[in-house]
Amino acid sequence: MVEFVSANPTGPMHVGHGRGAVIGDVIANLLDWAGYEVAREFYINDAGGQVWRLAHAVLARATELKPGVPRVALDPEDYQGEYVRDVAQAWLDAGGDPSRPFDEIREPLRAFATAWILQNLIEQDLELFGIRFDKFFSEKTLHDERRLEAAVALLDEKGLTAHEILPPPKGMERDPDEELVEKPLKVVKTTRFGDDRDRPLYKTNGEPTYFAADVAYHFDKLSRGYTRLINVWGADHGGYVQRMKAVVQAMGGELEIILFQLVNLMKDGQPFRMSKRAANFVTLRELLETAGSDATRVFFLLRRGDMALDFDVGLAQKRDNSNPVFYVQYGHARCSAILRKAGVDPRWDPEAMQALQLPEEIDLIKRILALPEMIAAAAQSLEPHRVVFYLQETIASFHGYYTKYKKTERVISDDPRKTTARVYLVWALRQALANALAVLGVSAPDRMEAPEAEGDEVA
RNA sequence: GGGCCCAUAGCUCAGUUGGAUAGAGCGUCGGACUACGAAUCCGAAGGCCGCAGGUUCGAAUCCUGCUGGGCCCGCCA
Repeated sequence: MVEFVSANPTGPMHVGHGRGAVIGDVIANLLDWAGYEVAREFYINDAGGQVWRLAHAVLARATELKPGVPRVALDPEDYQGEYVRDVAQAWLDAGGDPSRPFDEIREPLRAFATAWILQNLIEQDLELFGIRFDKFFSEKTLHDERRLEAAVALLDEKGLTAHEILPPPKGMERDPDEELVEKPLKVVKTTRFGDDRDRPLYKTNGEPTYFAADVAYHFDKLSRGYTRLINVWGADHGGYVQRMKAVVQAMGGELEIILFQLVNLMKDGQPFRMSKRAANFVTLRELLETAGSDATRVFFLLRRGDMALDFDVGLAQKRDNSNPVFYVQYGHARCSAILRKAGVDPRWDPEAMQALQLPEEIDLIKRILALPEMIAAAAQSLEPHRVVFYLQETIASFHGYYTKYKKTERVISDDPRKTTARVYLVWALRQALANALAVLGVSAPDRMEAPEAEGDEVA
């Protein structure tokens, strides 16, 4: 099972989520093509303090929108984004009553707000990206069904829990105002599996930690029979890798975690700051609407996942050949054009294939035949970027072949034997390109739009 | 202070169980369409593969140290 994105249902997705979405989706595709049965899952963090902040923000905005009700002030800690007004309006339209005290309505408000955001922001963006999940898994159901306790009980049985006074973090500058509570906490002994400290399952106030919910979630994954767990996380969660792997191992499973470095959004050479709480950030949707799904997908896979990515918004919006996706798609369209021109069905003729003797033809055949190997290797190493590089190299090879022989050894010629063989070669190549593009979730057009007229460019 | 990731051409990056002369794109310069799509192609220039050691017949690749950059280091979620 591949778990990815898992964006909080408290706001729109940003560009970093987009990278995780593409990496996760393509990893799942790769495993699928490599013969695995693969499930995609999205974990919804719909429990905890943040969703109350969201609910409160929605109420505050609702009192602004509806005249005649006492105003509820927006806390500085509340979500400040403009989208909260949309949620508030939708809540009012659905009959929400902002004159009631927050404590009475916060639970239905929370439920409404997270569901609305999930449906109208997150799922719509995923739709634009062409990503479908097999399951959206709600953290709240874990709490409601007391699954945390069940998971903790399992760890108890295995003797992997204890009550400990945790040492303060080493080397960090402590806030002098903060009082250190030295009280024993129930922990899971992740140190036995290579973590550098044991991790608390419950807070001093008795509530379970976020980590405890994650333990329960992964226990649930294992209980459902998944044998190979893969999580795709942003590098900012790097500190959680050890403990999560440790606890999954403790429960008898195995977890692989793919970390991808964060995306620096750039525009006109200036860094764009992304913050979910602040009102000013660039959403994934804006990016998808300007650059399109195909280009955005390829852009995210143009670098290895563990390299930080500078995403130049201006460049991504350009619809010319500086965008690699056009190069790749053009190659596919060119193959299609040749096959159209040939006007015959590609035919496998072992004898005629002997006519393919040019070194470039042998090279192309090798590349086509290498596709399953490449996919297997990319799936094995969980490195989706390899597919992009395969495509670029393969198409470059074809363009070179095409241009070199366009005056001497054309695909379509008077020689029926060579023509049969070469038409088949082009057909097979196009199929290979289409397959690789399908793995990336990128379209393989048979025609490209005509080039735009020159001269109306703004400098 | 500690952990993870990164450092390869002017710029952005590939190079994956260690293998021959380290590759591509962009950019620069110079070329190629009377015929299958020139959104393409060909050529040139451009490298102490961050630094210093080590392992090896052989290192961009593995080990150690150093330098520089990114992310992280709460009983938050």
